[in-house]
Amino acid sequence: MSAIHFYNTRTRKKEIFRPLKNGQAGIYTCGPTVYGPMHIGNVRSQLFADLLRRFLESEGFAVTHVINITDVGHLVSDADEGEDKMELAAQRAGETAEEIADRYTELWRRDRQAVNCVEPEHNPKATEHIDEQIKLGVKLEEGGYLYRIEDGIYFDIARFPRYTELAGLDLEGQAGAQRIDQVEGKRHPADFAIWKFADPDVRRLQEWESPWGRGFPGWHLECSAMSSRYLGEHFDIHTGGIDLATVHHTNEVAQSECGFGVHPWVEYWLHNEFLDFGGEKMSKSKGNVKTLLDLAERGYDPLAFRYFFLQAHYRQQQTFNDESMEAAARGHSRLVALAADLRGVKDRGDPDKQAAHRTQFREAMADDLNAPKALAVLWDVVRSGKLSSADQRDLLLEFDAVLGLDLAHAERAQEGYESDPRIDGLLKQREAARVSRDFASADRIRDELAAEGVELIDTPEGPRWRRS
RNA sequence: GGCGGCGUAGCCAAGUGGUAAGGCGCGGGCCUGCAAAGCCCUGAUCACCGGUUCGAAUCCGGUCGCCGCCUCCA
Repeated sequence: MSAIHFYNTRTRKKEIFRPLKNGQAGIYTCGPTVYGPMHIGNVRSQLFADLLRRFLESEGFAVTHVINITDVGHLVSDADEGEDKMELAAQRAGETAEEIADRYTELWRRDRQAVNCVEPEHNPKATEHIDEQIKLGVKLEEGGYLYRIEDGIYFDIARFPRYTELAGLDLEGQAGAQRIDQVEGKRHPADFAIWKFADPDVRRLQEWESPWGRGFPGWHLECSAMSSRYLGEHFDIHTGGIDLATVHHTNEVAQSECGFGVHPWVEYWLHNEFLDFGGEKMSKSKGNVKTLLDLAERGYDPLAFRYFFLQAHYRQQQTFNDESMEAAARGHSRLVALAADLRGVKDRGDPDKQAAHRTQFREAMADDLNAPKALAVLWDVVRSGKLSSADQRDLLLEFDAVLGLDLAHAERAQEGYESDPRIDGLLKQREAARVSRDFASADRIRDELAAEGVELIDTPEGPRWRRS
């Protein structure tokens, strides 16, 4: 059995996973900023983190998974200025920031449940950990890493030579970028806020007292503060979207390694790639933001999106379009139908006959979570002519504990479960016509039902129907 | 300007030195009165050019095309 390998952004290599504590794994995942519904790109990040935790659990690890809820502090635009997303959403809706946060936190939870994500052990909110954030800020100040300017307290990246390590940054080269609106007084463009002072002229909903004055925490601080609270100041795995590596995670590393005095702060950094919408960037202004709700309105089961996710490796950009989603949905529903049939099998399986497939699946997942390969193993099993139904069922359920398609509860699409006196009556008429070989009448009834969206399926047990 | 990724059959997508997994679609077959569903069968030499090698989709160089990040962002 080969070792588990993960691609580590920090070292840019696939590395053997060695936990800090035997048999345990601590994972921190950058969660949502709860000022709006999450789109399917966000869902991909959640699915990736969930796949990771499920796999580690299947390997016998006791997993502690922390996903934060950012309910304060992110700005709408510009380097360090602009309006706060939470504040803006609150203003628009005529609600408090807290009401907005609660609503979208709840929505986020429901979306995660819809795609069958395992509940994280901890789901801390930034606003409930202000003290921890201030405490880390104080440590950094004592270490001489901070400086004060007019609008806040900033981290001085010159004090942290390893600043560029995680993302392999070239700060000199980046200077060529057309950056906008530098905050007055910052020593380096990449210096970032630890604490921002409240503007006496602007009424904010979210402000707290601190040793530096009234204000609110910088937007990277919470992840360092909350991860240390629940996972310790040195932990195994940190996940997030690839876009977070350059700024957010780089800054997390800086403040954490300086504040906690550790290196590396996080052993393994795992980042998922983006969904590719074929050049059409998903943005609210273009009105093409896609959510699970949008997919549901088009008739797609949220779990079909999970199946879609599993079809590509997490570190590859994955093309999302009508065709690829439809293909995934079809594959998914066939798999569900097969699983539903296998669920009824009562025989016992033979572990010896399952072993080879089990190994293939496990090896695929151990190689940096190669879900598409693992999924292919699942299809091989399920369409194998050599395995007994009992063995297929055992393997299917075992694999699904990692893949998370909830196949243990698979049911055939409603067929035959619906009853409607009128439709059932028509079905009987059609059967009578068929028996008397009056196919013209039989087909007419079928066509009429099809016209109102009722699909007939003739089975050995008689005709069934479902709404399509 | 800097950093990173990608280009594999109609579509999605594994594979990173020894002659190409899987899913969807198309086509064919079985089943069916016909159909649907289901089942079976079926397709590519890997953007292009050059090089390294006994051997490359896989390594190196170049060209073209696409995407992401560098500013909140999955």
